[in-house]
Amino acid sequence: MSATTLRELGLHVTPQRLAVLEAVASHQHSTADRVLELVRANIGTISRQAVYDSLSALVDAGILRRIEPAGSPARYETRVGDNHHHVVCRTCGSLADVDCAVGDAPCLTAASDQGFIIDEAEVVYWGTCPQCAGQLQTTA
Amino acid sequence: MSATTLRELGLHVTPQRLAVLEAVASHQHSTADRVLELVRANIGTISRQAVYDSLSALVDAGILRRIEPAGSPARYETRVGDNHHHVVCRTCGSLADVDCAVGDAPCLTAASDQGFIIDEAEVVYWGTCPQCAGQLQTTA
DNA sequence: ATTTCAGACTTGATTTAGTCCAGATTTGGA
DNA sequence: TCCAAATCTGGACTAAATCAAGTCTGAAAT
Repeated sequence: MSATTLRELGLHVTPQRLAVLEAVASHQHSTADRVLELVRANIGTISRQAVYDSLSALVDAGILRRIEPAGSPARYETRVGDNHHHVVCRTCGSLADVDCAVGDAPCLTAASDQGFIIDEAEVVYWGTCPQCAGQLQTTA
Repeated sequence: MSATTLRELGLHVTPQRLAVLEAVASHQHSTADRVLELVRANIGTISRQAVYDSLSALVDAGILRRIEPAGSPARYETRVGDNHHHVVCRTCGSLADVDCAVGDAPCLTAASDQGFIIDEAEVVYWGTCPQCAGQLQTTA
């Protein structure tokens, strides 16, 4: 499936790209560095540059989504096209998916858009993950 | 007002901090680098580190808000406590304020919160600013 | 007015995340 | 098969921010 998908999008099919795709698919929300590790563990060798190039190509092609929460390096995920959002733990930085609260286009219409033509509304929820919340209680 | 505010919050009142505060107040959405320039133009000399220190102290004290849109260095603004959001232009990176679409707490309740304790919902609208939209039309 | 010291500031090195570059290699379609 | 375009490699480089160690200063207490 993956190889075919790449070819249909006019992208050359390379072992590196397939491995990058595989790494993100099996480890959602990975950073570029994590993908580098995963791919090396998988196919033995790949350059950092190739990882960045592959990730950008796949993001541009719409196969991957790049998310960049404040205070964290960019992360990548395969779930695209469904406009879901994310929760970030303030304590440990962990990240989880969250479905849209209101139908499938929450808050997409701003009250006053300042004349901007808006094409996407990105929502990031900030809080504390279950694990960190538990630890806070026990230490308190 | 500013000096008093700082003192009330238990922060030392220093010329650097006052100048940083002034710079952000008069130039909303500035980056740390821009603040550095502005303050130097104003009081003559300040270290980069002092700018970062002051900005963090003021953010921690709740006087400033830090926003970090993807692909941009951190920006600072004085408008705090009203939970407004931002529009970012994909073309030129310019940033504008946007009031909440739905009352004063849009999308704050996620559909499935994954067990996270959510304390803030941050919304970033992406699109094209009036200027860039105009230029695209003329060039097309 | 002086003393005192935690907090603030300075300089300079370091880290992190990511990009740029130039040359070698590989890919897919004619 | 063959070639131009696309991709990969390794290293140098940049931007943004942080760390470290020493010096200075605001403001509370004498």
